[in-house]
Amino acid sequence: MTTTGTESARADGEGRGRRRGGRSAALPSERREHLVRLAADLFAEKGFQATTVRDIAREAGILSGSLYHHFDSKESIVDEVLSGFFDEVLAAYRAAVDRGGDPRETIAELVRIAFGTLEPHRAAITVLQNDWAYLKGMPRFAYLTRVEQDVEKMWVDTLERGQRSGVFRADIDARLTYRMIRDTIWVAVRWYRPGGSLRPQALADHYLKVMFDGIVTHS
Amino acid sequence: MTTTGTESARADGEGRGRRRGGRSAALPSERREHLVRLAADLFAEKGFQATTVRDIAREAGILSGSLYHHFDSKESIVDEVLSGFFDEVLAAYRAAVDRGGDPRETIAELVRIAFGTLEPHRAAITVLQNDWAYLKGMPRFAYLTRVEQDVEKMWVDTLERGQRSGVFRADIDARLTYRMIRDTIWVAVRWYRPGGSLRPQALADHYLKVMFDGIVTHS
Amino acid sequence: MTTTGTESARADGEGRGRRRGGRSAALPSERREHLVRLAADLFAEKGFQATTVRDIAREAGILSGSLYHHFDSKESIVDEVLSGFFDEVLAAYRAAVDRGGDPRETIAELVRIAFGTLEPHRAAITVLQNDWAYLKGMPRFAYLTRVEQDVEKMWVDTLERGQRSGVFRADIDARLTYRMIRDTIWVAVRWYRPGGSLRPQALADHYLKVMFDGIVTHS
Amino acid sequence: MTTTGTESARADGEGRGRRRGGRSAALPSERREHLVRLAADLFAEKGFQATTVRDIAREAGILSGSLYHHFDSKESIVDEVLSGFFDEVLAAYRAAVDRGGDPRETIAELVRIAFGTLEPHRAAITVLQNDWAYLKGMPRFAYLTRVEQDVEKMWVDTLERGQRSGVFRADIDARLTYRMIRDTIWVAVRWYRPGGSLRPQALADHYLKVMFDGIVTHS
DNA sequence: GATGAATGAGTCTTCATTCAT
DNA sequence: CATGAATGAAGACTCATTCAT
Repeated sequence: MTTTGTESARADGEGRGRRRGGRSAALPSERREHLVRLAADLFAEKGFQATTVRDIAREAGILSGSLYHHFDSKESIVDEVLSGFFDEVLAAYRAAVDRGGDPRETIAELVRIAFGTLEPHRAAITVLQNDWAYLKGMPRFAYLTRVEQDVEKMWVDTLERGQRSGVFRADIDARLTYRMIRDTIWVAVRWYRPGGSLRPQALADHYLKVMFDGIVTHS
Repeated sequence: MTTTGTESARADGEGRGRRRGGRSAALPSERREHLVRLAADLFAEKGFQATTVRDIAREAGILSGSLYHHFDSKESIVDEVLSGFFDEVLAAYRAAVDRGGDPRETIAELVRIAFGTLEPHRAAITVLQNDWAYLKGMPRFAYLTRVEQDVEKMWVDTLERGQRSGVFRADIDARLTYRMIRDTIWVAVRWYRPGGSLRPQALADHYLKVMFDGIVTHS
Repeated sequence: MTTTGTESARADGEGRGRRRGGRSAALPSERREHLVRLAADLFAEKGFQATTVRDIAREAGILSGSLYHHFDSKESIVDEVLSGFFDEVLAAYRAAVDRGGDPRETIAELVRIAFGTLEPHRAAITVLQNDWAYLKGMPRFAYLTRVEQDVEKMWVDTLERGQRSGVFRADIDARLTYRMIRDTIWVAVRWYRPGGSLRPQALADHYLKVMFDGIVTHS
Repeated sequence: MTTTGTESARADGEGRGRRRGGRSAALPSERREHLVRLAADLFAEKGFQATTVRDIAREAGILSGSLYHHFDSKESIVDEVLSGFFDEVLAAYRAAVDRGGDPRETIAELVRIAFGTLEPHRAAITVLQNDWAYLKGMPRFAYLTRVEQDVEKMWVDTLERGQRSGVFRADIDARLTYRMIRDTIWVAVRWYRPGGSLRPQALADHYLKVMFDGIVTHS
């Protein structure tokens, strides 16, 4: 269990039990996970709203009504997509930060983690990019905002620690810098093509180089 | 400029249907421009698809059908929003590049122009960020892709010129770097609040500092 | 004045005065007649319902609202088209019948009159053919049914007179025969092209030949 | 037969979307056929355009949206009505013509077939009469024109064969005559009342009498 | 006479969702 | 588990008509 997802807002004490009034099982059967993956790709490709429940069903080779045996709404499908992503990235971030050590190395680690999600969570990140404005307006997805704040805190703390220890310039704004880093990384999902010549870790290295030392030559 | 825009808006000759050069937006009346601005804000706030034609009309204090006296479709409204933005930014970019001079200064200029659009074209940029995936799938908005390529060429050319002249590091990928710069700037629209303490040009300066010299201290 | 048209149902005693509550002038100005002709052609080409008031206005080079200075409704435009046709054809029929004489010659005369309307009243006849079902459902056009009955009576009377006098076969049904003749003539409007090689009177002659003597050779 | 029909109905795979031969109507279920019949009657009575999708649904006792479970558009409903008619009449015509034999008898057969459709395909013929102008303007119904030409060829060929063999007068125009016959028969749908005293075959006999031998008495 | 802006009722269509079988 | 039929609310758009200027 993690701190994200719909269930985190309720204390149902049931572990991996049933959500939303005992309707749709959260138990990840293989079938279910497969459907979530299909849906995620469609959401990423066409946007959440533009993807119909029929699109998803067709992709799965069933009728739209049958989807409701697995999920109780279209929303609960994205929810599963997004919380899956957040569960993983949050855990990895937390581990990196908790390891402590050189702030420069911690930031590098966070950057690598972020770039590392580009491939396995491509769809989730894309949805987050494109449908954020729409989703954040729904009570169900209020947790997105909460998670975002937690993440921001981790980065900003590390950056400021680096500034205090003199490894990062003091004349930059930590929060501003974090936002730029975050955006730059995840927005890459828009043009990054998995399986292309550019591996995420090569991207990370390129980015770290630029971020740490700038694009200007230093004699 | 009008290198952007699309083919059809108000196909019938009723009302203000004449188009400049037969290409892009119709003759702008004050009323029309006002409506475009209202719509742009709604599109930015809720997304293009989630914004109904009734939302726009309600905001304008008229009935939804009445909107069709001014525009022939919801699409043609976004079109006007987007091409207005592109016309302006393209012209500014072109002027900066044509002025020639030191690549570092040209890039700085481009960055300042980009940040400078954040305030007046906040809505257009937001729409572009959030609804890009949806819009680019429509034939009408094929020009978006074309314009994007033109812009990319201007930046990449300038960056490479700087690399050849030794002012920029040779070990970075110009296209990759451009994309990161572009995304970083425009994605800022997501958290940038006009009228806040951070003026766009302060942002630009901050960003230039980081981009040129990195976040690491250099003795 | 005739027995057709909207005014025939009211006794306004005003001659060519104003119809429908004194709104729209029935006075045929040249402009007005021109507009009616434009509208008639559009109605014929696309059907009454499919022709919008904007189509008509555009054809006339004005805006749709401006049409309402000439007519008080779209219906009143078709009304003018149709009653113009009926006024003329009814008068001609009546004259032919009143002339009396050989029933065979009278029928031939009626046939020629009918074919003769094909060119000048092409549009009206087309509308009648295509939109009859729709128009007859409207109280305003109840007179269409009345006129049809008057016409039928004239033909049937003449045919029966011919049967009694032995010039027409007694073993055919007069009403049935009339309907076939009528339909055959007016439905020709669907393929008859004015200005083509087939003049209406040649058509009439062809038809009379077939109708009187059949298509089978008689030794 | 299925030489008629069009391309798309129920593009999505949901529900009964498979089409016979990939061309024309979708798999007919009883429900579907019932709905088509209801719609056909309404189209005939009020015209295609004047019949709303709600009219059809109300007649079927469902909501208008539910119709889209069976058909993908209002157009595809008429399409089914019309191609059902054409499939049948074309096949019957073809069989009669292929049987060869005396041209006079073949023509008589064609006439009887045509009159025979009056009762079972009353609605389709009415729609064809009234909405032809509107429908032929739509790409989807281009096949109507093609079928019409095929039919014309069959009749004209037979008539000309009869002229060459001396059974039909040489001084009539075969195409013109065909058109008159066709129109006369099908336009009868306008006044023919099924279940009335006049059976279609009695009509056919009456018509054959007139057509073959004319209405004039021959000593 | 004409314009331009607006109305308001209505059109076809879409879609998430439900539920009996 | 899945189907097939249906719901119901909403969406974009159309169009005859009105009216102040």
